[in-house]
Amino acid sequence: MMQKSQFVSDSASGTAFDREAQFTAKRRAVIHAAGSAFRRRGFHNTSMKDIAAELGLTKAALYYYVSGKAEILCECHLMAYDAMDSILKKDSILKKDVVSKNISSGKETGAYTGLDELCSIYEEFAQMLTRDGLALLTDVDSLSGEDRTLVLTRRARIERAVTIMVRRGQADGSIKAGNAKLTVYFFMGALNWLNVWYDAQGPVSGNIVAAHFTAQMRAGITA
Amino acid sequence: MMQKSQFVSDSASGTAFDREAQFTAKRRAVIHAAGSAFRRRGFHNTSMKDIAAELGLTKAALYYYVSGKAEILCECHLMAYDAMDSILKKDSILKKDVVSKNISSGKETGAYTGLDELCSIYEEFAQMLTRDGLALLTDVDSLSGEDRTLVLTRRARIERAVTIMVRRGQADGSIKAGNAKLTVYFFMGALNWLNVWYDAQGPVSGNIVAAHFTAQMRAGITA
DNA sequence: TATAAATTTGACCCTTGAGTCAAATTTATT
DNA sequence: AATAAATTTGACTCAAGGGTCAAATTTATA
Repeated sequence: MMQKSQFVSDSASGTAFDREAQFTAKRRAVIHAAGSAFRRRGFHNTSMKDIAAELGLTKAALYYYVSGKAEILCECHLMAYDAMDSILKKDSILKKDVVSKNISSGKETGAYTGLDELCSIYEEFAQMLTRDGLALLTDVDSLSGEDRTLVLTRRARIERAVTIMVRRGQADGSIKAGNAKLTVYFFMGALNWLNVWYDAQGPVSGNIVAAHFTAQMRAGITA
Repeated sequence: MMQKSQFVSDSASGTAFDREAQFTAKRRAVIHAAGSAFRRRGFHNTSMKDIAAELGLTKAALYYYVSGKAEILCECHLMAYDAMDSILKKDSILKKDVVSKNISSGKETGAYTGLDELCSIYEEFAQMLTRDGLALLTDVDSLSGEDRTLVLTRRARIERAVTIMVRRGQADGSIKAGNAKLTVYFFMGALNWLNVWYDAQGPVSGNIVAAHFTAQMRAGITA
C-alpha cells in the first residue's frame, strides 16, 4: 500500500501516514457527502455522478475510494451505528460509576435508574443525529446479501440494547410495565423520522429537538 | 364476469356501470399490490414487472389502468391521506356531538378535551395503518413536480390539522405546553416507522399496537 | 531530474427497467 | 354470427446510471 522508507518508519508522522490519513479522510468525505445526499433526495435519486459533483470530482474518481454505491450506503449505515454504539458504551460506563458511587454511599435516593439511563442515551442519540451529518437511513433493501445482513444485525443489536434498558427500567420500577419492544419502536420511530423533516439550517437547533424529544419520550414511559 | 341482458340497462346497474366498477376495482387492486410491495421492498426495488406478477398480469397490462409508476406511487400516498382525512373529518363531527352534549348538560367534568380528541384520532390512524394495506411512504422525492407538490400539500394539511389539535389541547390545559410542531413530529414518526417493522402476519395485532402507541403518546403529552 | 506511486479523468460498456405499440384475445352488443 | 369495445399480451425502444479501463496528470521519493 505505502512504503515508509528506512527512517521515519515510525508511527504518527512520515509521508506514509499522511497518505493513508489523507486517503481515509477523503474516503470519509465521500461517505459523508453521499449520506447527506441520500438523506435529502433518497438513495436511488442520487447518482454516483451527483455525489462526485458535490465533491468537485468525477464519477470514476469515487471508485478509487469505494468499491461501489452499495458500499457507500453500507458505510453510511455503519457510521451511524458506530456512533450509537459508542454512545451506548460510553454511557454504560458512566452509569456504572454513578451506581457504584450510590451503592458505596449507601443511599437510594437519586439512584441512576433505568429510565435515567435510557433518557440520557436517547438524548445523545438525538443530538448526534442532528449534529453530525449522520442519518438513520431506511434503504436496507438496496443492499446485497453480505452488507444487508450486517446492517440489519447492527440495527438489531442497538434495538436490543435499548430494549434491555427499557426492561431494566421496568424491573427497577422507573419505567411503566408493558411490551418493551413496542415501547422502543415508538420512540425510535421519532428518531428515524428526523431524516424527513429536520433541517440543520432551520430555525430549531438540534439540542432543542433533542431536549424536547427526550422529555416527551420520558413522560411517555415513566411509571 | 356477468351479463345483465336487454333489460337492466338503467343507471345504478347495467353493463356500463359494471364495466366502470370493475375497472376502478382492478385499478385499486393494482395500487394496493404496488403499495404493499413498496412498503416491503421500497419503491425503487419494485419493478412494474414485480407488481404485475403479484397480480398474475403482464407489465403492459398495468398501463391499461395507470399511466406510469409515478402515478401509482402518488395514488398510494393519496389513498393513505384520504383515509386520514376521513378519520379527521369523522372524528371532528363526533367531537362536536360530545361537546354540545356536555354544554347542554351544563357539566364540565368528562369534557372532550383536545387531548382526548387527539388520542382518539391517533389511535384510529394507527389502526388504519396496520389494518388496511395503506402505508405512509417516504419516497416523495421520486415524484414529478405535479404529484410531488400535491402529496406534500396533503401531508402538510394533515400535519397542520394535528398540530392545531395539539394547540387546542394546550389551550384547554389538557396538553403540556411547548413547541407543538416538535410534539407532533415526535409521535408522527412512530406511525411512519411502522412501515419498517410492522408485520400484519406477526405476533402482535394492529389493535394492540394502536392501543400501546396511543397510551404512550398520551402519557408523553398530558399536561 | 528520473522514477514510481498515487490520483484523476474521459470515453466506453452493459444491465436494468420504464414505457410503447400493434396485434391477439376475450367479453359484450345488435 | 357479426361487430364493436374492453383487455391483455409479446416484442420492442430507449434513457439512465452503475461500473470499467487505459491513459493522463499530479505528487512524492531517490
